[in-house]
Amino acid sequence: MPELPEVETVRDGVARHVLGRTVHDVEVRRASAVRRHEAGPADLVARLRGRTLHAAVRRGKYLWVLLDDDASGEALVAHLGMSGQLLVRTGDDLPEHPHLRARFRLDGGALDFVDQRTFGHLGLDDLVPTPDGAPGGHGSGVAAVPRAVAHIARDLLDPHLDRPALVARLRSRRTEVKRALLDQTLVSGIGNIYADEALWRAGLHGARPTGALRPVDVRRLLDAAEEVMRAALAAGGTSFDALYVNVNGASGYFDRSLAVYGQAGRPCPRCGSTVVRDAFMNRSSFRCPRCQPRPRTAGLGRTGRGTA
DNA sequence: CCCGGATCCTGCTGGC
DNA sequence: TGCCAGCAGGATCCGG
Repeated sequence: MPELPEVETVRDGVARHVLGRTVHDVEVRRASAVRRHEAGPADLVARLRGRTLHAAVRRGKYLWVLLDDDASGEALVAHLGMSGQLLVRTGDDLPEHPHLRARFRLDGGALDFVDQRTFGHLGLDDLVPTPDGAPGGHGSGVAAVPRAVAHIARDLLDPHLDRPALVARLRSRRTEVKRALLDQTLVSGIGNIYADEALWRAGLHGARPTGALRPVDVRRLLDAAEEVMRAALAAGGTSFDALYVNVNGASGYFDRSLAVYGQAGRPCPRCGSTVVRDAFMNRSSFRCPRCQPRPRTAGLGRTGRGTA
């Protein structure tokens, strides 16, 4: 469940603890952890040896480390999937996490990629210029992104995000609004948890058709998503100090401050109605039935779907 | 091109 | 007590 706030916490930790250090060796413990690196694990290891970790950058849920200097043109890309973690290890006798997938040996320690459910991955990728000439993500001034990230849209915390264009693009979709929020090629960084929280804050049902939303609704929704992610970042941003990112990437915010996600049967913090769970895309959606009423299905032919 | 559903993976939980 | 179905869910792939 690492979404934007959790990945940003990891990026910040990487930036503060391992930048400037040199990769002496790489141990790939599970080849599938580097499946996105097409030339294979051995190639990744060979090309990373001796490189210096130069900058930590994030866009949406993607994280990458620029190598050597801005001109090297390559980056180590990481996606944490559902359960990925990056753990900073110090010393000679390093602990072995049971789900250790790859270990980057640095001077005086290591950076460990740990991932229980194996949806995360690592790769070494070349950089391609950003179409708008703006920095590729948070943490670097380089106007480029790894090739594997080129199709990922800017996120709501990115100062170079074109919000009016996003509002128009979202409204031009012919889908349900929660689906649109989760589409990383439209706006990145939002996952199932913060999508539900943003929809609750905006008072919108996730099955509302995007094309029928007013611009003011979309702006309110995007503001809500930004606010909830900023709040989560502020609440969870300290965990890396212990050289350990929370289990499953969840921030402290996950436990304490969610209004509806995972709260089925509990009262809505706004109106006291009982939060309900709906099936959605083989997973779950949580909402307040009063603050987020199901859209009417009659009328314009676009229907909300799901359970009653 | 756009949309939506299936699929990948592992470990935990709950029902019988 | 043990087993197994169901669930968690990112991104991607494929069919329509």
